[in-house]
Order: sequence, then structure tokens, then C-alpha cells
Amino acid sequence: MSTTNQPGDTVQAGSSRRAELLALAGRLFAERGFKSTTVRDIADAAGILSGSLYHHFDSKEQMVDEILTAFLDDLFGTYREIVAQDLGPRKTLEAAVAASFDAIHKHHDEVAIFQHEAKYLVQFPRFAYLADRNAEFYQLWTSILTEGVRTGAFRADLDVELTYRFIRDTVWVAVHWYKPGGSLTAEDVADEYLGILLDGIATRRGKKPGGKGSGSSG
Amino acid sequence: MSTTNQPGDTVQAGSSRRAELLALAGRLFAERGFKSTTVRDIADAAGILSGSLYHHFDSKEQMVDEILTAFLDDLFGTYREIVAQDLGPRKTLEAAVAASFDAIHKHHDEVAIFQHEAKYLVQFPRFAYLADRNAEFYQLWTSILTEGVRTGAFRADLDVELTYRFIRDTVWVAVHWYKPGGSLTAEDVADEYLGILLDGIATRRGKKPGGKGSGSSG
DNA sequence: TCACCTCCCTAGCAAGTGCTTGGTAGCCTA
DNA sequence: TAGGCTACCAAGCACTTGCTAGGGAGGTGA
Repeated sequence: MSTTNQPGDTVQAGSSRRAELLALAGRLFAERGFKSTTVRDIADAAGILSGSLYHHFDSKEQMVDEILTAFLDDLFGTYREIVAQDLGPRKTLEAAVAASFDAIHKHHDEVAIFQHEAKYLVQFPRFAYLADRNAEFYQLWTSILTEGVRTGAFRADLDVELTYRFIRDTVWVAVHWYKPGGSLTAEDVADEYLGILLDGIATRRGKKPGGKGSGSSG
Repeated sequence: MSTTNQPGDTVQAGSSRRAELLALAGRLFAERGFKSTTVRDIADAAGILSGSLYHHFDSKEQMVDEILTAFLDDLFGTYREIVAQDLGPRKTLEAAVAASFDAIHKHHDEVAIFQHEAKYLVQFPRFAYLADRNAEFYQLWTSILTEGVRTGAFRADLDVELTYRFIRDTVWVAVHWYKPGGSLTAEDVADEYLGILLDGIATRRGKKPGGKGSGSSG
């Protein structure tokens, strides 16, 4: 796209009406899924006809693309800031978890879309960047965990790969039940989760740390 | 449906061809989602035409209904057996987690379908039973946790509601990455997860002396 | 031989899909 | 007052969707 509109071009990204439509589309994509949301659904929600959407966007794909790109740029910017602060493994993990729950709070629809649609969308060349983001995400968390094991902040017998998956999943899947504006703030949830993740739910009973979970303690 | 087939009825549930088709449909529903899987996709996978599916099934909905019903009957049967054994909170939790990962191993597609489609399907009267199952699931886990807090097996300051969500989510979302036949068995994964859930990933430092970490940073 | 069964095919319908085309009303600027 | 802009509508195209109607091949039992 050139810097000035050519006749027939869709509207510039700055338009406020465009932003409204994107937000509406995001809400529906998050609720019903990308494929299951029709352009007529989006248009109905906006009070216009489906064809009119194509004044603003080239395609339905472009809508979800813009939503995800903006969100991921923002989220990974935050992650990089956290890592750059060099807080040590434990504090870095705490900050990254908090930032993730904060993202669920502030960008609820976007997180839901990313979580549900990335696997499907990434197969299309247009969305190849989603794979890069996933790789960066993996790198971020596993290096925190590995460093923590090295320094002794985290248990030496930790399976970093599995722990990464558990953290990733638990954090993002919270988008299913976390409601912005509910009684629990994102901070509350992050604190409670970090409590479980770092120290576990069991009480200490003279049990040796580092043992596998199935030790007898009736 | 009556006990004998009427002309025009679909085939009885016992047919082996029918079971094959159900398994194929389950695989596709799990991979692409229920709405995004077309009857032509299923028929293609089976090497027949889409219309021929309607010899075996009344509708696409019936397919997913049968898949979910059979799976949930099986899963909740297992849960009830565990609870009936009265093992105490910690062992009950361990057994329930293990049973859940085992379900992911043995009924991978079904778990994926349940996890992704329940929220959408439950809005239709036919699938109202999904809400009952969710309620039973909630009851199962929160009573284990509450009992554990009462007996002192779990931390007194535990937020049972939140902890329930974390456990539920982490367990089921593993269906995304757990591959039956991979290097990790469902038991391995369950053990590792229980290790994190019960004792946390952090080494003991602030709480009690005796951990090997020396408090290097933050 | 015949009815009846399972399993599948051919052909197609009505509704819904993303998207396109040509046009219009109102606003702003020179 | 002409020209260009934004935002939309009306109509419809090519295709996909779940599902249906009617039929036929091959097997089974009486």
C-alpha cells in the first residue's frame, strides 16, 4: 500500500471507524472463532451490510492479521523490557507471569484469538510470523527456567521443557474464565498463581524437597 | 429410535463401519473444530461421499454427541471410582490428576473436542448434559481441595476456586502438546505436574533453611 | 426365488459463505 | 461549483454448507 490512497484502496489504518470495526471483529473472533465468524456477523454487529466492510478492509484475513500483529508487538515489547531489566530468574518469572495476566486483562479478545486461532492461521504464509512469535515465547520462558535452575532459584530436578508448557498453558488458558472488571484483578490472579507455581499447594511435612510427587504421605 | 430398524432409519450403533466413521469424525473434529469440519471432510477421509454418511448418522451433531457422551460416561465413571476409594485429599488429587492425563492419552481426540467445543455446544438443548458434567467436575475438584485444606494436607491460605481453575486448565490443555506414543508417557507427565502443583518449582529459601539455594539474587 | 439387509452412489436443494460491482449521500476544500 | 473524499447500500456472483431423495450392488436367510 502506498502512502496516499489510490482510488479503490481500502481506507487508511488511522480511521476511527476502522478501529471500531476492528474491535467489533475482534470480539466476535474471540467469542466464536475466526472461521465461524462470518463477515455478515461482523457487519450486523456494526449495523452495516457485509459488503461495506470491504471499504475498510481487503479481506477477513486482514482483520485478524492486524489485530494479532498489533497485540503481539505490544506484548513482546513488554516481555523484552522485563528481560532487559535483568532481575534474576525468580523476579523475572514473576514479572513475566504478571505481564501475561495483565495482557489477558487489557487485551482479552486478542489473547483469546491468539490462543485459539494461531495453530490454524500459522499454516498460511501471511501468518508465518506467528511461528516466530511462538519460538520467541519458548526462548523467553525456557531461558528464565534454565537460568533459575542454574542459580539454584528453582529446583534442580525440574524438567524445563514440561514446566514451560505448564506455565504457558495455565497462564493463557485463564482467558477462558478471567473477566475484566470482575472481583479478581489480574494482579490477584497472578499472585495466587505464582504462589502455587513457586511453592506448591501442599503443606510442608518434613518432606524432602525435590522428591517426585507420588511420595507417600497419608 | 425403536429397537428394530425402520426403513430409512440410520444404522444401529453396533456397526463396526459406523465406529470407524465416528473415529474419523472425532479425529477431524479434534483437529479442525466441530464447525470448521465439514461432512465432506469426514466423507473424504472415509473414502465415501458426503451423502453416504447419512446412512449411518442422522446429523453431524449426532456424531459429536455420541463421541462426547461415550467419553464422558467413561471418564466420570473413573472419577467416581477414585472418590469412592476414600484415599484422603492428597492421594485422591494425585489419582484424579493421573486419571485425567491417562484420559488425554487414551482418548486424545475426545478430550480435545470436549475442551474446545463444549462451550459452543452447550447452548443447544441437545448438549445440555455438558453443563451437568462441568458442574460435577467442579464439585469433584473443589471438594478434594476443600477437604485437603480442612485436614491440613493443603495450604490453609489456598484460594480453592482459583486453584481449581488452574488445575483444571493445566490438565486439560495438555491435550494440545501431549502426543500419545511420544517419549513421555501420561504417567511421566502426571508425576512432573504433581511435583510442581504440590511442592512448587522454587527451592526452599525464605520459608525454611535447608534448601541448597543461597539467595543469590532477589 | 424372493424379501430384506448394509453400504454406498448420483444428483441436487436451500441456505449461507467471502467478496465484488456500481452507485449514492454528505462533507470538505480550493 | 467542481472535484475528491469517507462511509455506506443494493444486488449478486461463485462457491460451500448440511442434508435429502431415490436407487443399486452385493450379501443373508427363508
